[in-house]
Amino acid sequence: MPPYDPSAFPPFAVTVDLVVLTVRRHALCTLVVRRGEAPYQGRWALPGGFVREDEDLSGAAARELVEETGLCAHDPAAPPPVPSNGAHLEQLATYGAPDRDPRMRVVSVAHLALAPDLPAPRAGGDANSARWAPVEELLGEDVLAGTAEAIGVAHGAGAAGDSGDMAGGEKQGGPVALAFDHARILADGVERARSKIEYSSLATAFCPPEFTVGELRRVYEAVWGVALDPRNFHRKVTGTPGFLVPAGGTTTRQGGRPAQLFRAGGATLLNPPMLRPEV
Amino acid sequence: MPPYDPSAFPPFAVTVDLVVLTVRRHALCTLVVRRGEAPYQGRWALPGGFVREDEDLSGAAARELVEETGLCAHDPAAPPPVPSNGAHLEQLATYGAPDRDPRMRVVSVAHLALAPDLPAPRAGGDANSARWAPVEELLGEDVLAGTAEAIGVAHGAGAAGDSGDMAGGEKQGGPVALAFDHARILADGVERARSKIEYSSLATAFCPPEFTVGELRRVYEAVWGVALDPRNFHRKVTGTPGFLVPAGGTTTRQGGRPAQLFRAGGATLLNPPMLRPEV
DNA sequence: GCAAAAGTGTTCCCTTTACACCCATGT
DNA sequence: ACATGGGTGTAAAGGGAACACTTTTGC
Repeated sequence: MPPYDPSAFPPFAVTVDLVVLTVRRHALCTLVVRRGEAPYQGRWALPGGFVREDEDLSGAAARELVEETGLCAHDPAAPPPVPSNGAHLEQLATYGAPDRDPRMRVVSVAHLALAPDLPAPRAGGDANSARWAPVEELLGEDVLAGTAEAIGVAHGAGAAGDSGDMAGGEKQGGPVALAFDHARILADGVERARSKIEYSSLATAFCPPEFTVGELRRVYEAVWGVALDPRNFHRKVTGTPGFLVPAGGTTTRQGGRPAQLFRAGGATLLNPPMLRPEV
Repeated sequence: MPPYDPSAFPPFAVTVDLVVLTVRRHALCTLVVRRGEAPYQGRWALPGGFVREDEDLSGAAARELVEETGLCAHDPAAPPPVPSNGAHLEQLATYGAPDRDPRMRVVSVAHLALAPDLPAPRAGGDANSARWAPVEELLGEDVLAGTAEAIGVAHGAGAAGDSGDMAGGEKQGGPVALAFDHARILADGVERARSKIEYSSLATAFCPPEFTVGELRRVYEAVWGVALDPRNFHRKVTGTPGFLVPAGGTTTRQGGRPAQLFRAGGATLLNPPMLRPEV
C-alpha cells in the first residue's frame, strides 16, 4: 500500500461500535462500558474501537466482540476454523456527522450482535467497567418512535435526554445519557432487531443451543415488549418449516409440564413471517 | 478540530458510492459512469467520491447525486429550504475490505437512491461518460441468490464474472464487470429495493409526481421481475390506507380506457404489505 | 388437589387468489 | 368492430386470532 498522501483526501479515523443485545430476566439488554477518558469521561458508551490497518470491518467487529464478551460470532467471510457459538453479527449502519467526536473526524461503522444470556461481562480496553443495561433504561419507553428509516445520521442528541453536566450519570430516575451519538445507534439497533425477528429465525440467536418453545416466546415478548398467545405461538413456530428441529429431550426448568427441547433449524427466512401485534 | 496525529489511529479515506435505481422501458436500471483513470480505467463503476472535511455522510451522498443526475433528494437531516423533487435517498451499507482499492485504504459508505425515469444522465467528475444500465446486464440473471443478509463485505469479486484484462469491457455477451466491489454493492442495493417496496410506499419514488395504478404496477413488475394480476393489484393498492391519493385527472397515455391519476399518499409503511409472489 | 406451564382442537373472520365480467378509449 | 388497458364482483382457499380444553409436572 502506497504511503499516505494527505493532499489527496481528508483523513478519517474509522471505528466499529457494537450494539450487543441479549435478553436477561425478561428484558432486552445491551452491553455498555464506562468511558475512562475524555470526552464523556465516566459516561456509559457502546463498546467499540479503531479498525486496524489490515483488518476488514466485520473482522474488527468480531474482534471487539471477543474482547468485550468472549463471544465468537459467526462471520461468513472468515476462514473455516472459527469456533462460532451461535452469536449473530451483522453490519447495522454508519455514522459520520462531522461533530460527533470533538477530538477528530471519526466515522463509526456500527454492528449489531445478538447473544444468548451470558455471565457478567468482562471489562476491557479503555473502559473501567461494563454491564448489561436494559434498553428501556437507556432510551426511555418511546423507542418505537424513531423508525430509523431515513438516512441514519445527523439527528443530534436523539431520544435520550442529554442533561448537561451529569458525567457518570446513573440511577437518577430518568434515562442514562449515553456518550456521543450512541443513543441513536442503540435505537437503530433495537429497531433492526425488532424487525428482523419478524421475518427471520434470528430470535434463536438469543437462546441457548437447546431451548423450549416457551423460552423462544419469551424472547419475542421481551424484544417486542408485548404479550403473545402461548397456544397460537406454539402452533405457528412449530409449523414453520425449518425454524425448529426437535432436540430429543425435555426440560422442566420453567415449572409445569415438561417442554420439548428444540434446536434452531436450517431456515434463516421465515415464511410466513411472525406477526408483531399492533400497538 | 485538533490537527491530525497519525500515531493515534490509522488514516482512512472515506467515500460515498451511489446505487441510483430507476425503471426505464420496463427494466430496472442503475446509473454507471466510466472510469477515466487507473485502477479499472475504462471500466464502468458506480458514481461516488470522497467525503469532504466538513460534510456528513448523507450530505456527501446528496451532493454526489446532484452532481451526477441533477436530482435533489429528500434528506430529513438537511435544513428546510432544500428543493426535493421526490427522489429517495438512504444509506445502504459500508464496504471496507483492506484490498478493495489498490491505491490506499478506502472505506466506502454506499447509499441507495430511487428515482423516476430521467433524461440522459450528465457526466461529471472523473468520469468521461455515464449511462443507465439494466441491472440484469451488470449482474446476470441470478441476482436473487445473494440475499445480502450477512455481513456485507469481503465476498470477493461476487456475481459478476471478473474476466481478467477486459478493460472497458462492454457488449461482450456476458455481464459487464464493474470496477472494485461495485457488483456486490449493486446487488445489495437491488436486494434492498426489492425488499423495501414490499412493506413501504417506496415504489412511488420510481414514478413521476402523478401516475396511474398501472404505472405503479409496472414498477413492481420491473423491480421484482414478475407478472402481477392487474385486477388484484388495483384493489390492493387503492385499498391500502394512505398509499395513494387521487390527483383528480385521468390519462390515456398507456392506451385503452383512461386511468385515474394518483399521487403518493402520506403513508410510508404499508400494512398489510404487498406480497411478492413465490419464485 | 391445586397451580403452572405445555400442547391440541375448533370456530370465526379476514386476506389473498383466481377469474368472470363490464367500462372507456383509439384505430 | 375490435384491441387494449382500466376497474368491479365473487367465490374458494388459506392463515391468523380467540379461546375451550386436555396433559404433565411440582408442591
